[in-house]
Amino acid sequence: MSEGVEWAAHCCLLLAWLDQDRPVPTAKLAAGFELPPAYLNKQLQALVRAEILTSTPGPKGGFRLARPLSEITLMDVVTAIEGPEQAFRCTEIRKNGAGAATPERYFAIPCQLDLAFGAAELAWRKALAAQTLADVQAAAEANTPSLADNLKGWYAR
Amino acid sequence: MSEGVEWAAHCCLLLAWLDQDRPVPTAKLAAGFELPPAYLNKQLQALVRAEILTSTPGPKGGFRLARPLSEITLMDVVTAIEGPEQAFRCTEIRKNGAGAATPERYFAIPCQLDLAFGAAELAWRKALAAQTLADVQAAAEANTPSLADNLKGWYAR
DNA sequence: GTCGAATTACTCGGATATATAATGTCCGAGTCGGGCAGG
DNA sequence: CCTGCCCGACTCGGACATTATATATCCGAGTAATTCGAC
Repeated sequence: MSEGVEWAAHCCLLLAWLDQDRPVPTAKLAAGFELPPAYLNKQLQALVRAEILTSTPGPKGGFRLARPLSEITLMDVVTAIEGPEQAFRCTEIRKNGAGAATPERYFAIPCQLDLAFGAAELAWRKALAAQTLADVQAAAEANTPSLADNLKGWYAR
Repeated sequence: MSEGVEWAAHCCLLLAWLDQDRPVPTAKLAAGFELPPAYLNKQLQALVRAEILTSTPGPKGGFRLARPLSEITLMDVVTAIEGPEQAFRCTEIRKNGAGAATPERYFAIPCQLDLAFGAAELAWRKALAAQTLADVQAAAEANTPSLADNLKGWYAR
């Protein structure tokens, strides 16, 4: 999986912790994680297209959350960065070679291999959709309550 | 995910359906699915390293199943082709930038984002491990019982 | 006719190219804030 | 001193390189069957 997913999720969490009334520019987010600013910007654009963030141009512009963390699931983030298509793509090789010489009715039912992998991937997607970024935020704060203040202090520089 | 997973799984199923006492060479398997022989061979080598297939060199050589389909899970096939590492790799960017200026104790607990994605991936792996290739084979034969004979006929040419 | 050894053809296995996608960089369009001149 | 306009700087957004990975190919090492000759 692309590492952009990790970057995007962390940035969403950070935006919530900072809780600024003003948007946060890419440069600040990138500095906070030591990431290449221009490339991070690309990932953030994907989040904007997915309506997870909103962007505002011009001076004092930047990105902010489009909705609270409780309404952003891990599935949303993955779909925004990786796209909607399945990881396992059935190319129907069963119909090639030997398959080309078999009657059509053999392929009336879908590829059972595709179904099996599809079922597993569905379990993955459900697990991702069941967890919101608010859950992750809460879990982190349970152990380190002062985390938000600590971050605010650093970004205020 | 690499398409080699699809190829590998189909080849295992085919080897079971053909049920030959002799090994089946790469060239035949590749012809049966219209796949590039040399590259398919590479994937089959990975299955040998994972001890899913056994290979025998020389004339009349080729590949055969190392154990019955009921003892080969989809997880086994994925691990053999894709490797054992997780799809989501946490690179601990929380420790960079702003993180470098925070006390060590903040990182006593693992990255909660990694845990959340890890839980989802575990669900995926469990779903894969719960399905054997024998299950897939049975599902296919339930709808097309004559499938095995049909394939044997084609490969006998 | 039978046994044995050399030969030959066939197989896997890994080293070597190519294509595609992920990663990283750069520059332009747009917009807001601040400064400056005029009233 | 207040108001309006102009200029400049800062931001996102997408077009353009570069690197890593997946895909595809080729050739050599090894093995077993086969053939040929000798006994």
